[in-house]
Amino acid sequence: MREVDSIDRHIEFWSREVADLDPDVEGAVTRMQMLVRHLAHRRAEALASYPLKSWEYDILWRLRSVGKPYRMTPTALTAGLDVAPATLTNRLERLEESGYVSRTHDADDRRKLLVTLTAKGHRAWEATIGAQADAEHELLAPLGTSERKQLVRLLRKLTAAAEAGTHPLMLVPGEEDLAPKRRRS
Amino acid sequence: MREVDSIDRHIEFWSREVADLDPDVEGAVTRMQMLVRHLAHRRAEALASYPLKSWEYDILWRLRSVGKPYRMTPTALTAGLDVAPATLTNRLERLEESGYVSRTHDADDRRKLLVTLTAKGHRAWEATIGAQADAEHELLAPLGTSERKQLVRLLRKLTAAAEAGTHPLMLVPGEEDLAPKRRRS
DNA sequence: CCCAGCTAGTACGAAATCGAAGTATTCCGA
DNA sequence: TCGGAATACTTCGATTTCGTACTAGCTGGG
Repeated sequence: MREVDSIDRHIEFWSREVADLDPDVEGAVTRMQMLVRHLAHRRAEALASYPLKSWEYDILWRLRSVGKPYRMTPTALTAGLDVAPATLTNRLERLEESGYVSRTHDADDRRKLLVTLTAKGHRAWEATIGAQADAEHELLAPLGTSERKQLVRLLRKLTAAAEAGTHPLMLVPGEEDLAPKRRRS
Repeated sequence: MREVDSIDRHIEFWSREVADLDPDVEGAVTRMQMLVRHLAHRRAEALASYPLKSWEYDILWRLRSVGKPYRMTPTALTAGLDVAPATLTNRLERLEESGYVSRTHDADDRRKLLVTLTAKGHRAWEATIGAQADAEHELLAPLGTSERKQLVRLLRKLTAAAEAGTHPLMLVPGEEDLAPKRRRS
């Protein structure tokens, strides 16, 4: 009496269409994609009540997540954002006009720009974080504590392997510029 | 002697920044996001060897995945694509110019358009599917058979719950227009 | 039968994004 | 120390995407 979702139904149909399909691989990958997309939609809905657009939240969050003094270079920001450098210039311009961030030149290396979260930017982010966290918790709600740990254990195996060959999947404060000279994906 | 990835390191830092953080929820959600993003990059790299852009592959795949006669309406295509209707019109226009799809009006309901995969479109898709599948398998490679089944089981609990309240996360042939009248997210 | 109210897709102008070239600054090997 | 290569970001023009208004076609109550 196993529960069945739309991905099961899709795979059942799809496995008759193509020969060499691994239902477990397809099932895991597709579900992760759908869950991430679903979460993105929920987070966007939650953000609609606030004056922050989704891309604004993303940038503010990254600045917040590196800890005091909430400051990063545009290049570091671009890494996790999947946008062209020119796009980021444009977005930072608008964020500065809105008063959420300030931009100053790095005294040590004047090519660099330092994007800093302002008090207003901090407040704006803080106001939305609750709703964002709720969406994440709601997604994980069906699993009990031990199941969540089990899921994390399995996912960690995948992320550890994925970042073994390349740069880390996530930027961690204190590791900003330790990255080996490697082609960006 | 547990393995540690960049997400662990991020969460360790982050949990000192904000008080009410659930490491398991954050760990699961973040890893899924990173894995999906990583896979998207790999698939894009794989596609670079072919004449198909990523968005072209997506549309062709959807047409292929509904089975014969590989035909859908633009509205059905939009559902899984997260793009504005106007964008799809533009993309289908270009796909038709490239000869990958054809557009005809539905005889039963002349408002509707029927987008059909051409033989050329079929071949183009077929040529790339192998590389795409490889990327998925590579992502799941670290897990053994029983672990994969375990992962699928856990993820299914999440997807089943996520789509319980709303429309299915995935479109399955034969369920195209059974959707209840519900606000699109 | 008929027209108000849907639904499906398109046209159009505005805005965001991108790739590529450009500018300023730093690095590094001879 | 000097100059070419590398780095960091911006500018610019072209492309893509989007929101909104629009047209065409269907549908159901009176």
